Amino acid sequence: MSEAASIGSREKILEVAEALFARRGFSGVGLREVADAAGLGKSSLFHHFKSKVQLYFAVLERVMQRIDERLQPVLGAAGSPVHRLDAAIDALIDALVEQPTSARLLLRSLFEDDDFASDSLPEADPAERILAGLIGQLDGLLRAGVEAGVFRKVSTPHMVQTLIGATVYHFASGDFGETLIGAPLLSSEQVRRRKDELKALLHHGLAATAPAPSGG
Amino acid sequence: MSEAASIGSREKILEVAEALFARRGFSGVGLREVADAAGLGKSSLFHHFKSKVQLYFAVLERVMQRIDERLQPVLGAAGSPVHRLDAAIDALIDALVEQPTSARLLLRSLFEDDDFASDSLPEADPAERILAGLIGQLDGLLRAGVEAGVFRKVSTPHMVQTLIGATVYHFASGDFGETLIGAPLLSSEQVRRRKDELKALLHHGLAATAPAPSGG
DNA sequence: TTGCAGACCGACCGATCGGTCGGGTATAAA
DNA sequence: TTTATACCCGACCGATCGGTCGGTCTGCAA
Repeated sequence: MSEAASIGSREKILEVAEALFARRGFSGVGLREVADAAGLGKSSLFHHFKSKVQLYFAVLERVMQRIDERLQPVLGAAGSPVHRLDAAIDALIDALVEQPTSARLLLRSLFEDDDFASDSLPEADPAERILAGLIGQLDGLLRAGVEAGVFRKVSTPHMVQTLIGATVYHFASGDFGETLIGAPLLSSEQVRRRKDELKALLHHGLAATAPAPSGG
Repeated sequence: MSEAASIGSREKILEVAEALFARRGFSGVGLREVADAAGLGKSSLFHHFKSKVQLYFAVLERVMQRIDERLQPVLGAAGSPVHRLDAAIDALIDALVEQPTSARLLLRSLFEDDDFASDSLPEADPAERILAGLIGQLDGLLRAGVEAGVFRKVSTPHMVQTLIGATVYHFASGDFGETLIGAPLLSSEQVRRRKDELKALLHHGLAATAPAPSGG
């Protein structure tokens, strides 16, 4: 059982650490707390991860990977830019909802990078690489739509920012968002609503031609 | 000069604390660091603020007030919903740009509320009250546009979330955003660009232009 | 001149931080 | 049985945390 327990412990640590980091941020979480939540002694954490920073980036990488797995097939698929963008939004939101702590962790990571000068930390690389890849593909998708004349001539990086805000921020907004919406953000109804609202906004807001939906 | 110095010190503390909290979050900042940056001894902080939490919420309240002062005249003015929304976006972005740390602090505050169960902390009230007021007015503006038939029948709370994401998140995204955009987010060119892109998206995406299927 | 209050500070407090160390236990190969 | 390895732990380390305490300095009012 040693091997199974080992894998189980490592996963368990990543699991509880993800929740804690998402809730209180890197500095707000103590390793003692992580260990307790994982049902281990604090020293045991260092058997699986050599430092708090490494644990943090391992958690971040795992989150990125899960999102990447969801988005990759969609981004790689063929189809019109409109259809692919819709599918990407659905997939991203599905990924964020499936693991509710992801959104917060992801958004926090964009700020907390400054916290420990992530540029110089080699542990940060894998997660950043996945993120950069996703962003690049998303930007490429938008660019393709613009060049094909399907989308308006928007600034695709700005559009990417708007998309991140509309998805990651929304599902990271916690109590504030729930109060504003007036219902649990993760309820299937509100998730569907979010997808529909966003896709509709983009459908109208990105369309290169005056809307004439009835024709087709 | 005692009184002037006192006021000066208090402001100085708020100023440096705002920058630090924005950069590293509540838990990531030590009071020693704040005191040093303000040119004071650590004990002196407690002469002006009775605890770290109170200092944090004082900082947050100040940020909210500055944004409120910028937005209030715009939100209260008369005019068509389209024009008022455009003006609100300009004003909000101006406010976020004028005090570059505001965006991050604001966005962080939505998460870090969970950190210390802000519901029960009386210090949090003023800031939350201002925020709630602004959100309410923004939602009302959108609702008015929808009811007037100028905007599509969108979910106004969801639209508010999208707006926050497109403004606050964007200017809080730091290095990530700059890398994505490829230029300083706060440069006058990129600020103007952000406003234009967002207003264009909304102009196309919110317009209630009856598709008039009979026409085409 | 005295008294008082606001501003400020050094020294200190208990608690907690990330991390180390030495050792204990179980399994599996030799 | 011995050896190696993975896993786990209690005790401990120096540093730092938020916060307190007693006291100094300054300007002002009486």
